[in-house]
Amino acid sequence: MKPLVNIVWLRRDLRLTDNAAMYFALKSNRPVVPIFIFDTHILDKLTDKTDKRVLFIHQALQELQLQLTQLGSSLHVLYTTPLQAFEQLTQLYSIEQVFTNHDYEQYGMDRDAQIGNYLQQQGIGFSTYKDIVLLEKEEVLKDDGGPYTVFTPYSKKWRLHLTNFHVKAYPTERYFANWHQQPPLPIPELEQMGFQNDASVTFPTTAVADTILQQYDQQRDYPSVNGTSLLGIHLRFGTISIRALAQKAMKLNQTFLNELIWRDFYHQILWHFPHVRAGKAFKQVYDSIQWRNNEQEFALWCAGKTGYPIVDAGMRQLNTTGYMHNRVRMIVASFLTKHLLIDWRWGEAYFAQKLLDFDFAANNGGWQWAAGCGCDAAPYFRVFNPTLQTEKFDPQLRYIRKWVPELNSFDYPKPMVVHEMARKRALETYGATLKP
DNA sequence: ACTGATTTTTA
DNA sequence: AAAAATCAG
Repeated sequence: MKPLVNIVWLRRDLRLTDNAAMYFALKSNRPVVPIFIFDTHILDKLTDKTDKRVLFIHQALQELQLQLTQLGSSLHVLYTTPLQAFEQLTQLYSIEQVFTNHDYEQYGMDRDAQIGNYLQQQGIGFSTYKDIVLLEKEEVLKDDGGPYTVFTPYSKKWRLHLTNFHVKAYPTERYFANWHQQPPLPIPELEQMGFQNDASVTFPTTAVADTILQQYDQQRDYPSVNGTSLLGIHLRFGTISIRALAQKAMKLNQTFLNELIWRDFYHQILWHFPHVRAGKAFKQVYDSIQWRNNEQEFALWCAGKTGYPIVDAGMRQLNTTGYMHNRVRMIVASFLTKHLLIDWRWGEAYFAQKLLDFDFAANNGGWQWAAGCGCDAAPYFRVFNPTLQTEKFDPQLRYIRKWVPELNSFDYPKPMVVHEMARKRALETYGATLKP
């Protein structure tokens, strides 16, 4: 006899506390089986078999398994496509309902539509919840009912709309007795899935010092200072709750809260604008720009060998750590799209491959902002001057020297393009498409 | 027992 | 924020 259960399907919410879908699953009248699917559609596309993000997920799952074991339950981890995973699960359990949290990316939405369909055919319910953002979809709209495309008015309305209740934790613990009781099931090994384990890798912790957040607004722009939260990866995989973090932000620093609002902003852009989800420029005329797309130049940019120290420092930080300071992300993005006239999607894809904290909404939003084609983007004729950016944000060259130690030696390359020439060329090329 | 105000709970 | 529960008169 198959056990009668409900399922909570974990994806970007790898925690047991303050989890919306989990809360509603546990409150339901059936024992709850928590599942995670190592989705071969996603894993097969990762060319780097030492990808640290898979390692991070694996570690997070082991932590969950530990906690669930203590509660007499077990995480059920599958390594297959989502559809096949649910076909397997329906063989093992008699499922009444599947609970999961919203995904706003194109692949995630397609996947959820497919799974929702399949479950419906099987007579199984499929309920989804807001969990990974604070305010979503139609919760923040202009007075005329349309979505905001400019951040500042969005953020004002957002702040008006948000209440303490929106940042209150879902008390999942209250219902922990409702976990389906069974002995621990094994989690597939990384090697089984074609990935390498590396015990020496460490990730930023979820604990962020209050002082970092308190001083965030004064320190965030200086890449040589430890002034950022480094919580991106935890927000990516839900190993911290956005609500818990927002509570801290509200108390400690309004500028940091603004960063969380940016995150909601870009997620609601994805929701309202399918062409952005699908990889098009928000302002679609920009898709007619004649990019130069020189592959050798792209390779120099990727490798951090452009001859512009601040750009090279950023790219090397990314390549060695999987992280780049946000101020520098803007500089390298401007350099790629304006100085080199390479399609912003190339840069977007490179970041997607390298950033541990990669999030489609924020990454896409950031790149479109830099390229000028995004909602609320910098105007196209604004070209960051790497030298001035360095004077402003790394005047002592502390960040640059850390990542480009050969700065003053003969080994360091000459600038691959002259700034003034590249600037003029960018203005002409962008102008050819955009000038009325 | 009823009403409006206040407090608590809610998803 | 809104609904539900509790309280004062």
